[in-house]
Amino acid sequence: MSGSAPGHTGAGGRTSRRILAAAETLFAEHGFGGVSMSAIAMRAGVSKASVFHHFSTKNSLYLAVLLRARQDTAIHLQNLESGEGSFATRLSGFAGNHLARLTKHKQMSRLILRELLRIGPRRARQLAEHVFEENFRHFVTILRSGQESGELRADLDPAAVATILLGTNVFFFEAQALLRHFRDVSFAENPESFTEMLVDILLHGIRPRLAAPGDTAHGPAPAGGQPVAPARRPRARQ
Amino acid sequence: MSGSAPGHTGAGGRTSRRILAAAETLFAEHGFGGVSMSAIAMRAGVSKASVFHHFSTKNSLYLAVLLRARQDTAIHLQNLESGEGSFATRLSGFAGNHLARLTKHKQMSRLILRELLRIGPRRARQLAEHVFEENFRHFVTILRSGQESGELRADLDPAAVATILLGTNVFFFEAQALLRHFRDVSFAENPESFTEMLVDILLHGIRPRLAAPGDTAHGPAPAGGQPVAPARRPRARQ
DNA sequence: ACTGATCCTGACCGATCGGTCAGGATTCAT
DNA sequence: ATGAATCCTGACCGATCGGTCAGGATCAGT
Repeated sequence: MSGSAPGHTGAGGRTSRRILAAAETLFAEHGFGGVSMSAIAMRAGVSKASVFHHFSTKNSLYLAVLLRARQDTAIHLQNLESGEGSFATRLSGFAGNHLARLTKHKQMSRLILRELLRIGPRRARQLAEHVFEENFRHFVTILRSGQESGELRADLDPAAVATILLGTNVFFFEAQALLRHFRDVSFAENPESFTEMLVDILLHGIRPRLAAPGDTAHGPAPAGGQPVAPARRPRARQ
Repeated sequence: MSGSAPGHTGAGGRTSRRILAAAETLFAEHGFGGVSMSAIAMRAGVSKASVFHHFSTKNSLYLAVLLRARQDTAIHLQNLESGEGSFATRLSGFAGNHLARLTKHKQMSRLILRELLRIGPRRARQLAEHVFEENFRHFVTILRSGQESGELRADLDPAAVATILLGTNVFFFEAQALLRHFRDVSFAENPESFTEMLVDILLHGIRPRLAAPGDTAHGPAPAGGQPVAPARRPRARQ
């Protein structure tokens, strides 16, 4: 073995981590039932017995992987809360960041989405309280303060706004492979442009804009899509 | 056996259907790898060999279940396209209907969401083209015609609007078990109220409304200031 | 009554599953 | 050097996996 490792505990921790990494990849790819302990051992480059030495059962290994995922769910909320720029700019930054993190840690994202389909009501509570609620509440709190400062409509349920933004991102992530094949979709390969459109729609709605309210938030969507003639004056409904 | 069945082919078709139903339930619940052919046979009330008589391999059974799901993905787009009422009303009806169908056929929904996490790029194309694209394109077409008639902003990518609406619904469906436990969320048990908020936000955006748009687009514009209290509206059926 | 086709079953197959076990290395503390 | 503890392995276990097979029913056509 290489001499730099301090001792057996160090090497062991490394092995343990390799097993976790292998398990994370495989579980995310094929699901709990679709992965064998032998396959995990092989991918980690150790014997199957060694896997059982570190994790007594398959389920405990799965839980350990999920637990590790939990440490990585911190969302970058600081910039949204106290960053520079207009609220629209910050919201756009946050949404883009969230989507980027989903795709960057796609294994973990897939794993958690899989878990959502697997769990009954019991585990849902754990997942909700121990993993997601803190960030979700923080996000909602920020939105609520945005309402108090007049940057957001006050008659909205901020939790609904949060659900729409996060949910749209999650769906974009999990359905990206489909969206790629829809001829109408030009943004499948371009998460940033999708984020722009999402925030634009969230901010302004989809109804025809009336007079220009002197909005300087951001320019029109630059990339990809079919440039449609700007809505000069909405024609009277026929 | 009951005497009403005409013959063996009839009984066979019935057996085949029972196997498919059992497989659909189990696949949706535990995923492809988490279900054994024995378990499917047991739930269908037949022998394992009988299952293999009707479906030569486990994978072909899985495909048959997915294929059956495809027949049920028809979304009620007629009312959105040619129904009565304002565009806002029709859009709200469509969104609510879509979400209701997701939860009504929750096994199928879960199955397809699971498949989204399982497939590589090859099958994604099949799924996209053979299952979803038709409805998606139709929806986009309707939105586009809404743009031409001035009911929708013309500077938007209608596919993005569709993705946001459908994606938010899908996310609400798959994360409902989590949302139930978020203290900020009051709409987890109430899809209709969530749909209302979603359409409201989609239509008007989340920015503070400017005064008196003089807009005739939709009816339920409350006079004067908005009620600050979120949600809790009496459910509005279409 | 006979044939051919389909439906369905219990028994069975090799492979793989999750998990165990005894024991060889390696390392730390003494 | 030696004992204790941990790391890791090949060999192995019973159970279950996906899938096969020969054959008993049941039916339609003749």
